[in-house]
Amino acid sequence: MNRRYTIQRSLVLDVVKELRRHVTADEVYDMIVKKHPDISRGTVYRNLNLLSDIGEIRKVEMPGGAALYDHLRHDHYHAKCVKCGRVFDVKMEFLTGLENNVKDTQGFVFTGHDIIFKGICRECNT
Amino acid sequence: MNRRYTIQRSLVLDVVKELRRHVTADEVYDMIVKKHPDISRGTVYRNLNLLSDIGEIRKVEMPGGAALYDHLRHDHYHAKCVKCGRVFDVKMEFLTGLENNVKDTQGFVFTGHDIIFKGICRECNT
DNA sequence: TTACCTGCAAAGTCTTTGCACTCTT
DNA sequence: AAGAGTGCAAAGACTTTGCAGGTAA
Repeated sequence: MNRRYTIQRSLVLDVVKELRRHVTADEVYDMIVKKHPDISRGTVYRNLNLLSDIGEIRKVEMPGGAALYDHLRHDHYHAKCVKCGRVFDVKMEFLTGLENNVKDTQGFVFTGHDIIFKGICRECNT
Repeated sequence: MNRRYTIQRSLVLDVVKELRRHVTADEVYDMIVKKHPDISRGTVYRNLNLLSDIGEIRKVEMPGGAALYDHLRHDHYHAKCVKCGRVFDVKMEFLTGLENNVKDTQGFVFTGHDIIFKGICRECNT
């Protein structure tokens, strides 16, 4: 289970960290492949998953689309345009402890939650 | 744009309505194909999408998995087990007007929201 | 008759994975 | 060395779609 330093892993982490926004695995791949043409998509996926497992980055799986990865230190929510499918960060206070409002947990142990707002973005609304 | 009555459409609607829980497209297909072996997955998908477009059923796209369809008359949330991937209905009051808490809408016109709790279900926790 | 609908199969999107080789440690 | 990581390609899960024939109205 020991982890090793590899150029590929480092590149993946750098891309996610440097960008101040969420990115998809494909975007990460596209950015890295410019400078490091040999990297494979599989490696990008493997490292994104590994890095999110160990908490270096955060993975947010999105309904009906590609998962997002980001490096924001605070939790936040997302809004997805039902027309164009693009995803936006939403400025709203994080609902800490929302899990406690569930009436019957049925033995479920909650570890967190995501909220995805639905709507139509400015550009699609004109 | 006129819609027609077809056996396939009717079967799809019946399955979603009769079951008192959310179902995936695959589950719908599996149930129908027993009695009506000629139906195709494409038709099931087309009808599920059409029926949810016209509001007969509700579609909830799930992060990292198959979309769910249901016929519940009230909005509700879901919890997904991070181990087994199964999705459960959650008993919690619906947060009507949650969209109004967003501080900067950036021109986004909200139409609703989904909340997906994460955690480990009873069976995976033993 | 018309145009909506279907079955079929191919394709599209996103992601994982088996394999053999490579590189960190 | 050992075994974690990589590139490649295939496959897997879920969904959409082009096409030609079928069918409700």
